Amino acid sequence: MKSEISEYEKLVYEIVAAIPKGKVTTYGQIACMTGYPERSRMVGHAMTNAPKKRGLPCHRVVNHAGRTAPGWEEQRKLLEREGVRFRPNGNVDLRLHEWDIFSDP
DNA sequence: AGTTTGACTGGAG
DNA sequence: CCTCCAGCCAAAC
Repeated sequence: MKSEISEYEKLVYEIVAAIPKGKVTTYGQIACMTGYPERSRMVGHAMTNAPKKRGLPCHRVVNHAGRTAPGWEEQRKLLEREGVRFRPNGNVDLRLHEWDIFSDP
């Protein structure tokens, strides 16, 4: 049998890959786009399972508080390179960088 | 098969 | 925005 990635995870990867540069989004927003707004946790698991070869900008995915992923401080540096501004408390300024699907070209 | 854990969220303090 | 509590869901033990 084939070790194929679940359809749900594949869908998550497509959405994450569609995040514009310099923007971020929350797990809940992604979960909602997949059709399961209650499965935000599964999105996080999908990121853990996320293959590194996809060029997947998973660093653009943060939690509802704008907090970067635990155990991955490098994410902050990657976002700063994208042009994202961080607050002194170490959180992304969601007010400025939260992905607006309606602004997607 | 039941318990615990986790890249979560929303409400309350 | 921070912390604590409750809810939700899948994977790990």
